[in-house]
Amino acid sequence: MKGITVRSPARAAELFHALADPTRLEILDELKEGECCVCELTDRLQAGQSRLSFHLKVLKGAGMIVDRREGRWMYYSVNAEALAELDDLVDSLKQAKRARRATGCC
Amino acid sequence: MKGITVRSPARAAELFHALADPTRLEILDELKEGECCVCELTDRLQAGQSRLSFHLKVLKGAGMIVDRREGRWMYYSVNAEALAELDDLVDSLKQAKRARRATGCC
DNA sequence: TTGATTTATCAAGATTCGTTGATATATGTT
DNA sequence: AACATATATCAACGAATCTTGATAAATCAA
Repeated sequence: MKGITVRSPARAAELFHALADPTRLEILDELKEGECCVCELTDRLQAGQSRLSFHLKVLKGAGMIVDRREGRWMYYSVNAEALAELDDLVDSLKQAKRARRATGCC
Repeated sequence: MKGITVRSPARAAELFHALADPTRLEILDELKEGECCVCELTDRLQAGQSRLSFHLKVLKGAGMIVDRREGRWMYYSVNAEALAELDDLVDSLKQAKRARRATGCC
């Protein structure tokens, strides 16, 4: 039974990178309460519009969120699949340790 | 019952940032098998010594790993507390959504 | 069509990040 | 002491990131 391994460090890094910014975490914190448009986020997070747009693009690029247009509004929401992926990733890091070979290193 | 919130986006970002690099994920993948010294990592990851040192410092700075000196070797290992913290963080992102107010946005 | 609104994109600049090679520090060996 | 080994730190550089303000694109209203 081989240990779980981070399948693709590059993909994992992309996902974690999307989470590695305070503004983006605040966005996700809002979105987890439900779908939300940009103008609403602008209000709640006190952030400039182009700044939000930039971070939303990063989150979307990593697959953390999805969007939907309705008239002139764009609604963003958390992508449940990405959350599952994240879970797997963290699980793979928590993998129970097995004993190392007895001999010391080098 | 209020929703769980990412307590400190700055701290969360620091933790996720530590994970947002392929080299660092590979290091963690090795360390989760047990304590390991730098020279061993150098071999296994085919990475230059100063490069590894840099990434180990980032991981340690974020509290993801701990170190222990033994003679001239430094042994690194995963910090279980950080893994728990990570778990909480991901849980807070997965928080069940509650209904948004009925009215559309803006 | 003209004008307003919402969001995305772009350009510029400041900051942070990651890599490399050289050097410093600590420890152990002879 | 002199030397070897393991690791950390530093300086320099290019690359990536984030912010801001300006402009473009899309949609809707009059």
